[in-house]
Amino acid sequence: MATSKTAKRVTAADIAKSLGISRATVGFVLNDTPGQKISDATRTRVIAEAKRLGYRANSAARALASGRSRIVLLVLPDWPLDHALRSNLDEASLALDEAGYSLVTMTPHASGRAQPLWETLNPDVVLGLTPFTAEQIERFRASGVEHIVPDTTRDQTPLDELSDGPVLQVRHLLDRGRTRLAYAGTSDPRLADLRDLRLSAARAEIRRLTGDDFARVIDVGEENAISSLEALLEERIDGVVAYNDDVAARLLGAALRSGMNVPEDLAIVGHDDTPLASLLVPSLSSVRVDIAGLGRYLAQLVIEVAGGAPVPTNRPRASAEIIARETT
Amino acid sequence: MATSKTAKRVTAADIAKSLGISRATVGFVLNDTPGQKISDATRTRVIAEAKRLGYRANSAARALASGRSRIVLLVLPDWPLDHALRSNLDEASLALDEAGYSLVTMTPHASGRAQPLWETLNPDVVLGLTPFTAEQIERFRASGVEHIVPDTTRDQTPLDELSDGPVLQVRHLLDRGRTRLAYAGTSDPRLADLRDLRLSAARAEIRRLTGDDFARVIDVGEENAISSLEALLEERIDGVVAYNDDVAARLLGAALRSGMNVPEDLAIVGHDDTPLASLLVPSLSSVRVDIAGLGRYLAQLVIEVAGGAPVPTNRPRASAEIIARETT
DNA sequence: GGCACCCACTAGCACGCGCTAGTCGCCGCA
DNA sequence: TGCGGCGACTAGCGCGTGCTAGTGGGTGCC
Repeated sequence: MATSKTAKRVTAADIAKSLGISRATVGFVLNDTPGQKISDATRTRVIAEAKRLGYRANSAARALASGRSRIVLLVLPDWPLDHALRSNLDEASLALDEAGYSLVTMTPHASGRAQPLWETLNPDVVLGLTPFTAEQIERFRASGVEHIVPDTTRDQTPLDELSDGPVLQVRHLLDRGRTRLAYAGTSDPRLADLRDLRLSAARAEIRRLTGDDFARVIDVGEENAISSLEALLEERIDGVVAYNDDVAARLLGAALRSGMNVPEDLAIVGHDDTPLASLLVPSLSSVRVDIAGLGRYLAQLVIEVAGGAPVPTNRPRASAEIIARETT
Repeated sequence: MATSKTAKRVTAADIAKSLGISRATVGFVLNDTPGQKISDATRTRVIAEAKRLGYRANSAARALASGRSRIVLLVLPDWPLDHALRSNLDEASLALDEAGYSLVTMTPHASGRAQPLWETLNPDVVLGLTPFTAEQIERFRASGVEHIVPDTTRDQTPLDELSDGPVLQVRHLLDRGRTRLAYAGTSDPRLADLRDLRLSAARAEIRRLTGDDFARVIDVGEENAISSLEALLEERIDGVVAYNDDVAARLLGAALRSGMNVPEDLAIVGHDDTPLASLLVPSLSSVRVDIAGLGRYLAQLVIEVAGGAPVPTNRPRASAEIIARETT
C-alpha cells in the first residue's frame, strides 16, 4: 500500500530519460507527428518503452497544449428512445474513439441549477440529436465550444434521418386499411421540438399519400389519456400514429379500460420500439430505429466538422423499420 | 463572423493586465485561496472585472496545475432503473457542483472496445451504484483514479440503501395475505450483482417475518416468461416479488395470456416504479426508490472521500415506498 | 576540399493555472 | 531612529504536452 503513495504517473519525459533521448522525439513518435523523420529503430524503442512503463498521456496537459480537449459532448433529450439509444451508442463512441475523441453524454437537468458540463468539460464539439435553440447555441459559444452539431444558425442540415420513422408509421396504418388517422403527440414541453419534427414528417407523408391531413392531432399527457381517447372517438378515428411508445401505451390503456377492442376498433402504432412495446397486452406495433447506424453517422459528422481527416462521405443512412405486432 | 476568428478566451492574465495587478492576486481572489490576505477593494475589483470580461477558468490548465480534474465519473449499470435514476440525478449533480465537482455519467459499452472514459477523462473519483469487481477496481487504479466508491477492497460499506426496496416488496405481499411467495430475477448477466443484492435483501426479510425462504426463485429472460410462469403454478405460488418492473411485466403478460386473473390468482409486485408500471393493464404495483435522496447521499460520500470540505455527516437516508396498484 | 543538402534528432517555448517564496511599505514599540 | 512584524501584494516555477526553430553529422557532387 505504501507503493501507491508516490506512484507518480509515467510521463513522456520518463520515457525519454529512460531511453536517453529527448522528450520531443518521444512526443513525435507517440503522436505520429506528420513531417517528422524518426528512424524505425528509435520508433520501436520508444513504443516498447512506453508500453513497458505503462505510459498514459495526461489528457489535461494535452488539452492545454493543443487547445483541444478531444471531448465530444452529446446532449440527450430525456425521451424514452433513450434506453435503446444508449445501448447502441457504442457505435458512435467507438467511431469517435478511433478518431481520438471521447464521447461524453449528458441529459440536461430540468432544474438547470448545476453548472452544465459544456462549461466545465470544455468539449470541442457539442452534439445534439434534435436542433438546438438559438439560445442554447449562444450559450455553447459563450462557453468556448467551437463546433456545434447540428448548428441551425449556420445553415447545417438537421438530422433528417429522424423523420423516417413517422413516415413508416403512417404507411403502416394506411396499409392496414385505416382511413381516418389521428396523430397523438406528447404534452411534455421538453419533447416539443422532437414532437414537431415527427409530426411534420408524418403529416408530409399522409398528405403525399392521401392528399389529406390527419383528422385530428392531440397531445396525450400523464392524466388525460381517457379524455384524449374520447376526442378521437368523436371523430370516428380508426388509426392513431403515436409520438412514441409511451403515448401509445397510454392510449392503449385508456382504450382497453373503456372496453374497446384493439386493433379492431382502433389501431395504434408507437415509435422507438422500447421494451415496453412487446410487454404490453396486446403487444404494441412500433418503429425500430437503427440507432447504431445513426450513431455511426453522427460520429462521422462530428469528425468532419471538427476538421479531422477528410472522411469518406458515404453517409450511412440510419434505417428504420416497422415492427408489426398486435395493436395493428 | 470575423470576430470569432481570434476570439481568444479570457484568461486570468487578461484580468490582471486589465487591472494592472499581478496574475497571482487574481488567482487568489478567484479561488478564495486560504491563508492569503487580499484587501476587499482589490477583491471586488477582480471579481467585477472577471465578470465583465466573461472569464471562465480553463479546466485543462487547472487540472494540470492542481493535479485534480474535479471530475466524478459515475458508472451506471444499464439497468431499467436507469431512466428514473438519470432524470433524478440532478440532486447528486447539484451537490457535487457546489463542492466544485462535475458529475459525468457513463454506461460501459457491452463491447468494451472503445477506450473507457475513466482513462481519457482522468476523473478524481469513480463512483458506482453497485459494488465493483476487484478487476474493475484494478483497472481504475491503473488509469490513475485516486478514489473509488464503493471500494470493497478497502473495507468500505456498500450502498445498503438499495436493499430497502426488496424488503418493502416482501412485506407488501405478506400484508396482502399471500403465503407462498416466489422471487423472479433476471437472466441478464449484466444485472447479476444487482439481482443478488436485491434477492438477498428480500430473502432476509421473508426469513425474518415467516421463518421460511421463498418457495421458488426463478430467472425470467426475454423468452421464457411462459415456462417460468408454469413453474410457479406447479408450486401453487400466489405472490411474486419481481426483480424489477420489466420482469414483473413479462410475468404479468404471460399470466394474462394464459387466462389467469391478476391479482386474484397471482399477485405481482415490481421494483423501480418505471413509467411502464402505471401504463400496464392491470397497472403494476411497484417500489419507488427515492433516487434524489440517494443522489444527495452519493454526492456527500464522494465529497468526503475526495477530501473536500468536511461535510455534515447526517447522511440522508434514501427512502423507498410501495406504490400499490392493481396487480396486488 | 568545399559546399549544399537532407536526415535524425534536440533545446526550449507556449499553453493557463496553482501556489511557494519572496518583496515592499507602513505601523508600533523601544 | 532603528527594527521587528504584518498586511498586501508580486515574481516566477512547475504541471506534461505540442510543436517550432534549430543543430550536428553524414553523404553526394563538383
